[in-house]
Amino acid sequence: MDFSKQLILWYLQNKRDLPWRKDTNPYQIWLSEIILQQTRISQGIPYYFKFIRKYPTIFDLASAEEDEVLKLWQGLGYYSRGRNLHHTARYITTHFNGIFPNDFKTLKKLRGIGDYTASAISSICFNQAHAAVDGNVQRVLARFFNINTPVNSTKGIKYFKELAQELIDPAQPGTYNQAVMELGALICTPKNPQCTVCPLQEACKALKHKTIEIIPVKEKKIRRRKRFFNFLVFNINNSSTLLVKRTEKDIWQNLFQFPLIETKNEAGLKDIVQSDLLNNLIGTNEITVEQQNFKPLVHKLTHQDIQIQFWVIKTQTTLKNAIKWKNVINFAVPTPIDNFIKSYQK
DNA sequence: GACACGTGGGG
DNA sequence: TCCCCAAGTGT
Repeated sequence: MDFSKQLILWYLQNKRDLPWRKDTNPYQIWLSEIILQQTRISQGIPYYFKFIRKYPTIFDLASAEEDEVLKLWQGLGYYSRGRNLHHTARYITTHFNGIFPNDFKTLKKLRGIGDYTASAISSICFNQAHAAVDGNVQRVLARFFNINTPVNSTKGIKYFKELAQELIDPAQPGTYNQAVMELGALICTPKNPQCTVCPLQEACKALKHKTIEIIPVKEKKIRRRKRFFNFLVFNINNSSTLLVKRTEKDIWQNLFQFPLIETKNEAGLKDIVQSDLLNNLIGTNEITVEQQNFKPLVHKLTHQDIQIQFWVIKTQTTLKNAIKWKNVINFAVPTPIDNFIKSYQK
């Protein structure tokens, strides 16, 4: 029996009962695929339910404001996914009458839909034979054929795509794609793969050559830069505060935060009190500034190490654009800000 | 084409 | 603790 037949047989008996596997409605498949990009299923599932509940159709999503969509996306990370999801919902609504395009090429042109997602949607929803190649697929194929080409190199990406495309079962491409990914997620895992129960164990070359531990090969490691964020948490008459939107092309784009002073090194009270930002906001009015957390909070991102300091500014002054504390929960904020808000007692 | 973009869980 | 990584995409 060949690779895809064996795999599909195993898949049909072992697949998980996931919420987006109930039918092949392209809206729901699309939503699940976007949510699952670089994201664990357990982390994505609650968001999938939240979105389906609030936006049952693509029209509901298209009608929403971006701020509202980002609020629902809050905590999931990679926020461009949320922005692109919303953008594409509007695009499909206005250009295609809300009907999802059913071919790979058109799908791939949509914002937030790359080669993988276009393949996944076109195969699962429209039965087109496009191999969906994600990290799971690369790992399964690299091991099964014992290939040491780095999976994240240009050469590797091209190679594994072609290989997967050769192996696809054109009669059931969607099932095939999900079968490879499911095997990668449940059996052929990055660490401690369950080779003894793998349906492909007899023909697996990495198992035979004892290279399971070193394949797949990945090249280059990322380096983290350090940043220092000082958030000015205004507490105005114990009832209001200030939030501003992050509009620049940077992390957390279009999310809200407390007014920020970014410094080259760890800041002290003097740096804050003498800052232009604070003085422009507060003028000559009376304030008290308190350092909220004694030790900077370290928030680790993939490429950044952010040391965060919250400075509480108490004042009686009425500030422009102040927001009632009880309304703060309506704004999409980065996770460290959300954590602060939840723990902060006025 | 290399790099940036989040968060949380596991070893 | 720290590093890896998880259904990738955009620039």
